[in-house]
Amino acid sequence: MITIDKIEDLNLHDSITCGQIFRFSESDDNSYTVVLSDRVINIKQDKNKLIIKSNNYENLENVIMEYLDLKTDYNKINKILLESDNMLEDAIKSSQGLKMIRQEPFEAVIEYIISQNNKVPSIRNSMNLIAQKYGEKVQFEGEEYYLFPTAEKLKNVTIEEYRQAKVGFRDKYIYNMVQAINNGEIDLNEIHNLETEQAMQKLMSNVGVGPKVASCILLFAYGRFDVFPIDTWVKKYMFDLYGINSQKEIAKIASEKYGKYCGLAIQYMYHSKRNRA
DNA sequence: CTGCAGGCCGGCG
DNA sequence: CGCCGGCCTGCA
Repeated sequence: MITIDKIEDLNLHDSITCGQIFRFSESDDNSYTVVLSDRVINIKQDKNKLIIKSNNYENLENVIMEYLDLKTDYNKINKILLESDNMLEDAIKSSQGLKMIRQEPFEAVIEYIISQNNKVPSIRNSMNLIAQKYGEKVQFEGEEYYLFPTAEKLKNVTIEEYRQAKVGFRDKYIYNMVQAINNGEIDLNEIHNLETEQAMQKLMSNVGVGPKVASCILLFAYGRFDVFPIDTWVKKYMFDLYGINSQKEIAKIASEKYGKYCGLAIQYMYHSKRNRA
């Protein structure tokens, strides 16, 4: 067990459960267990302190700081957002302590491909089926967990086998993406070095990755706060706030008002809308 | 049973 | 180009 002190402005519960990540479990003691790329981690928040257990303590504090994005000054960004649009005040208030969790890129890619025209329980189910079948099994606190497999581990998986993981018509999209990564057409490490627009195009070069999926990947796995994934909830929010509903108008307002932090702005909208709906 | 979900593709006008 | 029907699957 390790602890991290002086945690300011974190709402662990909201950050874990807000809908960004799909594979986590909540325990009776209000702790959360997540599977990161190479380990299982149990996190519990006690006010300004985090209590953390894992099957692998190597560099764990740093892993958590990165994962929960605790090095970023959200209050500073919130102030900037509020100055450019005071209509965001409620959304920001109701999202106090909400962090953008830094997901593992490959897992995020598959996750958001599966998410299209789908429901959260189904997405979670498919992700778990893929992990159980192709991922490494890890024992932690008497339970079994499965790491999400790498693209390398999936290189011989067929379209039909993806279909068995209940991904439906998205089977070929996943297959294509895994092939593209393994043969070097798409390099997920290289995405870090690309401008946002180039990165979008690179991800969208794979069939089955459109603007929504690509921007979710960039926002949630690469911490690009300058992308703006427009989904059902955000549409509702923007309609209620500004009376607009077309994709174009929403994107226009977002980039004008929120600029390089528009991704965080939508996360707040999403969170406030989803919590009240 | 029909409808639809955290989009995207492909075909058509 | 923009529009729109259809899509795996599971659940109301």
